[in-house]
Amino acid sequence: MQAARRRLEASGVRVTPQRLAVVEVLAAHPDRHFSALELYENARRAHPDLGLATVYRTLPLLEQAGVANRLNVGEEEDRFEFGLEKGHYHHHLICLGCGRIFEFKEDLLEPLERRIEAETGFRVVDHSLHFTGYCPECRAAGRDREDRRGPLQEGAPGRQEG
Amino acid sequence: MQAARRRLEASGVRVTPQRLAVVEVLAAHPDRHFSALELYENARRAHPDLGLATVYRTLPLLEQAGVANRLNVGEEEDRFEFGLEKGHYHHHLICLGCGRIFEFKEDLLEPLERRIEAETGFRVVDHSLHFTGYCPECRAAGRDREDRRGPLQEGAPGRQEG
DNA sequence: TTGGTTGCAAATCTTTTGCAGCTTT
DNA sequence: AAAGCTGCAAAAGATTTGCAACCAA
Repeated sequence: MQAARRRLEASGVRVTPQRLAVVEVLAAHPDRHFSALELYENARRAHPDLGLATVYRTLPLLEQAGVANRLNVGEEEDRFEFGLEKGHYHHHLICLGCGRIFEFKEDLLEPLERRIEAETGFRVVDHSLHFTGYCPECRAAGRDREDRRGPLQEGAPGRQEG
Repeated sequence: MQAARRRLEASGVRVTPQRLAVVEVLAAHPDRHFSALELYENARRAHPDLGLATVYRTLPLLEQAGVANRLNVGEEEDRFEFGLEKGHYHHHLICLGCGRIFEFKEDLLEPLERRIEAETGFRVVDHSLHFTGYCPECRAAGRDREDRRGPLQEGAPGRQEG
């Protein structure tokens, strides 16, 4: 998609085929949440000699440019999603049964942020919110027997990766 | 404090001096947020031959028992705080200037959780919310010049420790 | 007793960095 | 041409695991 290139150019960072390949993967799946490794594997299809280190060096740039969002969902590795334009906020629902990440559109934290600023003097720049629990499928499969957080299930269905 | 021992016993996990040492550190500073390493270093004062691996093996137990809360505040390592009784929720404010973590008492996420359950069928077990920004001190020191997330300041004042 | 625990060292895993050569502007 | 990028391999940092000895219930 040209959208990816335009987005990159608009962000001001230097456009290279490697960066473009990464952004194209993100842009092609705006609903998915990739680990750096997954991004590397997918981008490699368009640019076979891409290096993993380059992906790691690219991600903070994309993040700062608002082209990608970094998610800290409690797993060991960070995940990344395509950064939609400001205002299209959503929260993440992380399934403890299958590891998949779902989205819930809505952002009602603005009022809370303002209260925090007023009451504490802390200037809020950003926030991170996610919910853990069990998705409908895992509930149906009875995978929500034992509660409390813990390691994700063994045979989890690929975690997003199709 | 005997409180730590009672708390451990009540949780059902086997009580060992190592675990007790860790819980005592947590209980002695309910307002602090320790990394596993900091916990290890502090607990070592009461139990000098404690091993770091033991701390890492103990933390998930305490977490499951509700004796400790694991925090994922965007840093590379997880942090832990003493787990107060249910209902005493608070959110975390992470300063991008000095790395310190502040708390903000309040939990108005219950209604949102219920809405999510009703609208998506996802069963919410827990949530994680934190805000990033600049604390009053860092604002006063002009450390909130450049925005956007990025690595924490070089000479950050010890991050809680001290 | 006896299964759960522990310390140590080695192993994993994710992310970062040094460096020499290559590319975008 | 100059500054910024890239790939590779090595390094780093956090967390986990194998194992034989040890200890709480």
